[in-house]
Amino acid sequence: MASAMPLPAATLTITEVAERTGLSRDTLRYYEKAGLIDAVGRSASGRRRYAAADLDWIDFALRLRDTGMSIADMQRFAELRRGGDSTTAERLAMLREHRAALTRRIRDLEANGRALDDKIDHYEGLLEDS
Amino acid sequence: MASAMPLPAATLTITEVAERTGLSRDTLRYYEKAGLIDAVGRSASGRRRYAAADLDWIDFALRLRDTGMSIADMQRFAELRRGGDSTTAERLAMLREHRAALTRRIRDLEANGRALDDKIDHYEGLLEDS
DNA sequence: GTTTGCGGTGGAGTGCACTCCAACTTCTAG
DNA sequence: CTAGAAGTTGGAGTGCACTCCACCGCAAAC
Repeated sequence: MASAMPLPAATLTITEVAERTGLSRDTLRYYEKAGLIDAVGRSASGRRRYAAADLDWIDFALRLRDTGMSIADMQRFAELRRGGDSTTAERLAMLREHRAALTRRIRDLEANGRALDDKIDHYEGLLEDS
Repeated sequence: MASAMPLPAATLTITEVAERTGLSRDTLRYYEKAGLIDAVGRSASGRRRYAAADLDWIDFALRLRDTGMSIADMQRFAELRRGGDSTTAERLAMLREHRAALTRRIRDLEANGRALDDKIDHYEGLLEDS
């Protein structure tokens, strides 16, 4: 059955991608419209057909999002990606900066976690005395 | 000059609290209006006078906020506080749950951080070969 | 072939957490 | 006493990241 087709056999519909990523179909379309996901391949009738490369990029973009990168910055990164090899250094710089911010964020969260633990200890003490 | 005044000597104006906490004056008023900060003492002419206890609570509320607690949940916690000792167990339960969520969040961020590191390594490899 | 339903588009609407504004009062410095 | 800075309130406006809607075309199942 394998033959020379325009699309590389295994592509997913928007609903399948939504299920795999946890994003809604609307959000997938919104991301694409925003230039955050490169234009996805279409079937003859104009329906989105997500390829493996699309899924890899979406997964990575979600890591950026989940670590607090704004849509605007993700757009910037996606734009650099479309710019090809000449933008590698700039993309690396963005990632390094984002990584550093993430490290600081984790450190702050851990400090706040310790303060929370103290407060929890305090409340536990109150309950024992009652 | 020390005398028997209704307010315990050392109180701060809204601008001073804004400077100390990094919140804007508008945000401090918004939090109070939302019931997130208990009604703050007022001067004879109706101006807010923040006492030490107010500052302590604001500091703690900011830790809740910075660790991702919603305004709605912070309102709930503040309401329990106003409910007095009988709400201690419920407040403790909220804090424990929030702490558990924070632990999960930190774990996820660390995993994403490792993925970011891998991506950064990849980009560094690309740059060396050029 | 028609019903059911998935997918497309453009654009409007939502929820959250602020942020700004207008109109007014009060405090402080000169 | 007066100018200007700082404070008050209620309510409107903002930015972000979605989320929903109406209406249309195409597809798949019966």
